[in-house]
Amino acid sequence: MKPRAIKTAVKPSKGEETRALILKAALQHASVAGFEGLTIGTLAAETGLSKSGLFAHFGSKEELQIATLDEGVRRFSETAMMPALSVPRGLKRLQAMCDNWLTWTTRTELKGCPMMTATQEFDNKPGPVRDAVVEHMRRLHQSLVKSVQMAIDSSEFDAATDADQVAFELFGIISSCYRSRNLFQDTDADQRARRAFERLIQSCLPRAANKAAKADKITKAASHKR
Amino acid sequence: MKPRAIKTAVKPSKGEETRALILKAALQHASVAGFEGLTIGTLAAETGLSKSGLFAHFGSKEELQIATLDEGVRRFSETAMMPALSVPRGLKRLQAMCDNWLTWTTRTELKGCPMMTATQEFDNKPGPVRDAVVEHMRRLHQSLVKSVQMAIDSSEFDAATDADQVAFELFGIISSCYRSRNLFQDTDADQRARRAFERLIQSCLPRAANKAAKADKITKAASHKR
DNA sequence: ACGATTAACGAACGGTCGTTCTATTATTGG
DNA sequence: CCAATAATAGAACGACCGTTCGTTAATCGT
Repeated sequence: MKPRAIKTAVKPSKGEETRALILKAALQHASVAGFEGLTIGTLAAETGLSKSGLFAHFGSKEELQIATLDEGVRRFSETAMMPALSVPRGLKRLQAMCDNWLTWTTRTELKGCPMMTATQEFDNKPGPVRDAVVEHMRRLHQSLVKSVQMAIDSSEFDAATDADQVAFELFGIISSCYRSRNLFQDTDADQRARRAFERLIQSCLPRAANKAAKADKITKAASHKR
Repeated sequence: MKPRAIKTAVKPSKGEETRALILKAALQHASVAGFEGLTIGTLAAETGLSKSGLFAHFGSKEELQIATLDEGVRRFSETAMMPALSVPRGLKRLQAMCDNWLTWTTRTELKGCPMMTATQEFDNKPGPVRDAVVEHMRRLHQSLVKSVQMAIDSSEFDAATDADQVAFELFGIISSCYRSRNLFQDTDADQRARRAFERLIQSCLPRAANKAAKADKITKAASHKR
């Protein structure tokens, strides 16, 4: 049906095979120590290759970082996003996305979310890696916005819902969840995140009371400015 | 024996003076390139000291990182938290805290929030630095919880409000704001964050009465406060 | 099966890292 | 003002960094 340029598994040449192996180890490492913490030597030792042998696959450390980031995004897409596409459009799919997003790191046996790590590491460091991060995150943000928009289109969310705003807040919830999990070792982090989702979703539902509250807010804001 | 632990504003000895200068530069650097990106050599060049001269102030890179983190927390406290303490307890103070939290980096001319950076960098890396980060962040979280609790005590928030949950979500909003600002260069990030605050606060307001009464109470509360 | 191509190795390079030592200069208390 | 002490400099260290290069081994198309 859709002859997309998928790199099919018909021909995993030796080079591509080891490259995949390297990236697996690199991703594992980056999800713990960050992308700047990636080291050719360490990675070579971990994979049983020589430094130069590993290096030849990428040509520079920067390229290795980008390739690792891409691999992380690929894994995220196939582990968290694509499965959600089989859920019917609308609120259900949005919830599936968020659920998968929360749990995908454990399902792929990563210690942290590579994308979040990369974001924090490169958000102020210009260069090709940063550019790649921005592009990936923008795409992810757009995916979220689209899913929210579908919930609006299906009238599950109020028509006045600001999809961008909801995506912004969803990102925040995920961030907070990862922090609680990893930094505080909080086993309730997932539950907190789900409660936050619930609260956010509630505020987006089409409700007369909700609309009334919004109208009140607007009035309040207007009187403030005078 | 070193009587260094005594903070005396009247006695800025030469050593403490240069130490403060180093930490200022270190914090600046860490807020952009992270704490692992801190380098004795670079920092020495920036401050005009020799590597060994700078090194002597800390004894190890790890200590430098911790000292820099502490300095960041100190600056955060005096720039963002302490001013909020002059605002009367309750919702107002909570809002002041969040507002100050959002804007403190620009007010201290930092490119990013050192605490957030440190959190991402060390949340999976055991060691003394991580321990320091955990302690600082736990304290910050507790400050937030306490402020939320005050809003509950003053009946501005519903008695059933989960203060921990609110703090969790506040952290998320701030995270998302920083990301939008730094990664996406989104000038609307602050506004999005404030809207998210508003939504969160709305959901915490006393909801004992029915929906119509709720809207009424909002109006009353607003007019009472102004 | 062979020749061409690709993958991987090993050694080496210049740099920079954090750290240690010794020596020299500033600062300070009595 | 002078000794005691603190602050800084300078050179050197081994380790590791990313990278280059020439060579060897493995893989692949035909």
